[in-house]
Amino acid sequence: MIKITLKDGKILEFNDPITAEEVAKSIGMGLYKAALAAKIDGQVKDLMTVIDRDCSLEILIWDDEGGRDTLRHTASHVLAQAVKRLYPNVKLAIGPAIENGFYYDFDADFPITPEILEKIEKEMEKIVKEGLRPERFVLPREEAIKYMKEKNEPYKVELIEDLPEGEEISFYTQGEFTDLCAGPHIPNTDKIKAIKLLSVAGAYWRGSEKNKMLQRIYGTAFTKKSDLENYLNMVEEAKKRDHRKLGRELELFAIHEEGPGFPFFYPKGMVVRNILESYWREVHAKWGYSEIKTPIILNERLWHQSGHWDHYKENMYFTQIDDQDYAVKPMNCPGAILVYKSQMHSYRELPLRLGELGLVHRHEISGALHGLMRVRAFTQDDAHIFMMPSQIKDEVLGVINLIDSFYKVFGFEYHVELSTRPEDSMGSDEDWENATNALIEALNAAGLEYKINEGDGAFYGPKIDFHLRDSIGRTWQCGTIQLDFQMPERFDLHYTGEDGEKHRPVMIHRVVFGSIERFMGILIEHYAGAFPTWLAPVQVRILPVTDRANEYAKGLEERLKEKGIRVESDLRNEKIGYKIREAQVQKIPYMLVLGDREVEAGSVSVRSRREGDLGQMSFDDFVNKVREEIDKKITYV
RNA sequence: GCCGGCUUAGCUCAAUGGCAGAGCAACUGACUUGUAAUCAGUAGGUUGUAGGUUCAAGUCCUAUAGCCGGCUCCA
Repeated sequence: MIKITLKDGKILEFNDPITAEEVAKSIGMGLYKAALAAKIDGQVKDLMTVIDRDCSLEILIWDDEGGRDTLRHTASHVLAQAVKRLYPNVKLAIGPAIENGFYYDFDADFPITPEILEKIEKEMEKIVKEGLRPERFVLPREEAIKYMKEKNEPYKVELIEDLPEGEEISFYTQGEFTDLCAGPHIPNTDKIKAIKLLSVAGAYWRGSEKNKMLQRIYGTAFTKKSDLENYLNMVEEAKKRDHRKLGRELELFAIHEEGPGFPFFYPKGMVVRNILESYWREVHAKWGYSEIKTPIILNERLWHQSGHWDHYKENMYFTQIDDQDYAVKPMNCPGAILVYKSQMHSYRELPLRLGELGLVHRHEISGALHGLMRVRAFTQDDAHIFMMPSQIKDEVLGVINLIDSFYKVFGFEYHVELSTRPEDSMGSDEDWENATNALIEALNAAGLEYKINEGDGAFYGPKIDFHLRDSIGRTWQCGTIQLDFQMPERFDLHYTGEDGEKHRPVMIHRVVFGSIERFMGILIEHYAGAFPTWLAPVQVRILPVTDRANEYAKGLEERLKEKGIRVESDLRNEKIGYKIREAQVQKIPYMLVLGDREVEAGSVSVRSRREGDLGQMSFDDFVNKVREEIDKKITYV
């Protein structure tokens, strides 16, 4: 007797071994039809899996992540199968499901063009309709290698060779196509009701630039045609939020061909930027930071001492002054260290928090540039905290809380990663271990979930990274907290302890926004250009209905300016509908429509970007409403 | 940096190898207008740049720059 416990706690009993698919059928035909995979004792498996012992079972459908991934994984095999049918000489690499679809990497000796993509997609649709059932089989290692060698699939051979000893080596066959694969797969390709190839991109074999670049085909698949349409519409909508497009349309910033990676901020962008910076200063003053400003260009000597020359030279710009070698700073830390070093410090002063809105330049490779998100010159909202070792945990915790409180103001969701020692780094293993453990301790104390990003730390220390999402779901590192035992050593920093002896301080390097540029890029996409009133470059636009109201409008404009509200008037000889449309398109939070009635009553008619016509109110009521929104930083998303 | 694609007026986009165009924006004029686009007119271009093929190149070829999507890398 086999006892199978379902999700709802119900227990089914069977006399003989049975497939998960059959169990689904016994529960109901609806579930059977919708079923894509099975979660057996917590593991996602094929529906074809034979259950021969007591276990828990959950039938996974489209709404389950495991169900979606399984369907898309099979879709990637359909893609590979189609490619093999059309171009038998193409070599197969890997093809997993990813967040919104799947990809498969191929080694083809010809470029896969959009036209070829269309042909492949047609073939895929055929395969889907053929209703192929993936069949799983297992081979011992040597036979598996032999099998893939015979099929002339060198990448598969390499994959098998690198599988750990004792690992089961499984294959899936659907129709004439067989692929090395851990699974799981859906029971029939005809469950894929909508499939679409999206793009081709280069991708290094096994993600290393030392290896050959393969061609990666991205696609997505759904169980319903309408879901695919919805998804494509969603992607279209997301593209409208692209900060590069909105930056141009709303005249916030631009990047010109003359300065790739060097953004220009236009007047409206500078309003947003200046507000962010003054808010930053206000908060940091409260949190016990003082502010410094260090030079952009400093003698090359300093960068040898800091270790940047050895570990960061590739990313730096250099110049000469009076026959001496100088470097443009890629980081603010050495400057801050010189400030620290210029005075004696007592343990009583620690932790010493030196903030700096520092403009840094980094030579990023051209392919990495991306709007404001990845540039070659950016301002870090940096701070260097010098402290005693005993203060590490509290300080890191403090910075975590500071970052969290900042992101909450903007309504951001974030995730946290812990980046550990990279290959190219300096310092002893012991220092690195201590530093990494200190960060873990702080993360645990803060109760934060985090994922480990192996080998992605700074060359001088491990770091906690805060990632924010852009409009199409890519995440960007913004805030970071880096713990550093190396720089204090290199620069021979010290403080006088309670015992009157010299001691070595520890440093934290940290940013909240990350870079003002990147943060603004995220902000623009997050709000789709419709900034909350406190950040909006123009908060109120006054729209007289006819030129009879122009004088009244100008008077109100002055009075609003006196209240510290950013206002402008549209006195052009245009219809009111036209003026409103334009203000709306420019995402200005409030419009004041002024005609004969308002002039007569000395009132204002208010139109909100978000809620439309709010009707007439007194000038004072309007000012109070807007001021409250600004002062409380009220955000409607 | 690598792979693929793209680049035409300020913006969005047209133009079989055969006279470079439209809409919006700008400017001028008329309309004095009530909650998302009034009408008419004017101006705007060495088709990213440099070569080449051709009687003829926006269109084909080569190189190059920038951009877009990825890979790699990172705030």
